[in-house]
Amino acid sequence: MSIRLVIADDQALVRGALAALLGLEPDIEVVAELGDGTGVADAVVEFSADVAMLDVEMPGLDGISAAAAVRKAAPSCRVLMVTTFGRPGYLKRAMQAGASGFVVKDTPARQLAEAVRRVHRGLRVVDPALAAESLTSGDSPLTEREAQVLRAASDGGTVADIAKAAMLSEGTVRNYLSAAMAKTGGRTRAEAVRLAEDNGWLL
Amino acid sequence: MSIRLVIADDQALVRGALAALLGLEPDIEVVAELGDGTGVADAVVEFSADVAMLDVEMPGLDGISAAAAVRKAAPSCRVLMVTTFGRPGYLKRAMQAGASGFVVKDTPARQLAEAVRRVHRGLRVVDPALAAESLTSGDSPLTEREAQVLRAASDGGTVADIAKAAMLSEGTVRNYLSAAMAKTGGRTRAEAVRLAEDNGWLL
DNA sequence: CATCCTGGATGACAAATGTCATGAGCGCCT
DNA sequence: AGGCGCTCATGACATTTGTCATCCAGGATG
Repeated sequence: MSIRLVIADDQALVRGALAALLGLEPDIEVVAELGDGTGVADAVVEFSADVAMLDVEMPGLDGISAAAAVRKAAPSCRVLMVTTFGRPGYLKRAMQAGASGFVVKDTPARQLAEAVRRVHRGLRVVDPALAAESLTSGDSPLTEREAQVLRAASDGGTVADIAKAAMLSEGTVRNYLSAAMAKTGGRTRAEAVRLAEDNGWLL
Repeated sequence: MSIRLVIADDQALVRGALAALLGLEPDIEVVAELGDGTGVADAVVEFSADVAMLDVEMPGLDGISAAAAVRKAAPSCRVLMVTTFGRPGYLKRAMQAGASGFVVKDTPARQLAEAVRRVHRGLRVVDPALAAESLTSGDSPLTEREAQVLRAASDGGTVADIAKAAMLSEGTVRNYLSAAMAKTGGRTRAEAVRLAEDNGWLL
């Protein structure tokens, strides 16, 4: 009885390659490949998948939200997150969303099939280095608004732009930016954005 | 007589998966896998490879420089660039560095093996959409110094930080930033950085 | 030699940004 | 009820940015 696997990753080449790699395993069967997060839960139900392998960064519905959707729609299906960036915050959020495993894209390929099997067996799979880092770099200190303002600031617009996007007064935006800079330790707006992104605090 | 292929990509999972995918093809043989650009030229010579598949974004030596190194060390070996980001500037630079093909990571997986074969046959392979975009968005308008200052600015430091990194006076840095903003069309420093990055003007 | 051009620097000025204190409204917790 | 934290807002202020004119040293070029 082989493991029925659904794969979601926005890069077609990577997605296809992962499918090919895992399809070689005798005990794994890739039953669906998706390019974004929106259809994952449906696909899991439709193909009665055992494991869903999700990328965190995806257009449309992001991987963490997709993980939550899968857990809700099919509680028996385990979720394994695969991501490019080892952002500490991602790990924690993914776990809270019900994921069973979390691996970074630069772990050896051999371990991937094994990770799928462990997750399927009900075990948890976490990159040890990342787990340690995740513990030291606690939860996001940012409030929802602060994160939202930082996101709006991340493409380099002026305070006026951000204010318009967030429907706030300019003064308020500067206050939130100031608070965010204090909490992240950044000395400029741009640095704060970078630090928050690196920690996975912007979702 | 199968095609001897070298693969370089910094994400181990992707690298392994690509190797597995292409290794399935009867006429392709993966003879080496590298995690960065530094050893690529040597590997190509050592294994007398026919085609080198290189990621643009890599630690150490970047893919474009690696491509040039390969062409120099083994002119008979063709280079196929594979990248996550479809930056117009990357394409042009890669071609100038002697690459024969350029594909984005979200092209269908089926086409990859075909791209390798075409490149091996001496043909050029270029994503048509990207080629068009590349033509419209001419060369980088930035001078070397402007690009350097933008790079130094890209992690969000203050003018003082940039000045120290670039060994320039603060006033000069602001002049270059101002010029770069005018040329990129950005209205803030951060926006200029983003625009230049999106166009592949920062290497 | 005179001249032009380029990279780098300076100084001044207006606008944008970062900081702080302050206040009001709201929900949540004890 | 009272206190606490988050949200949103003002206003004032010191810095930092972005803009511009200008200047200077040194190649290149005539």
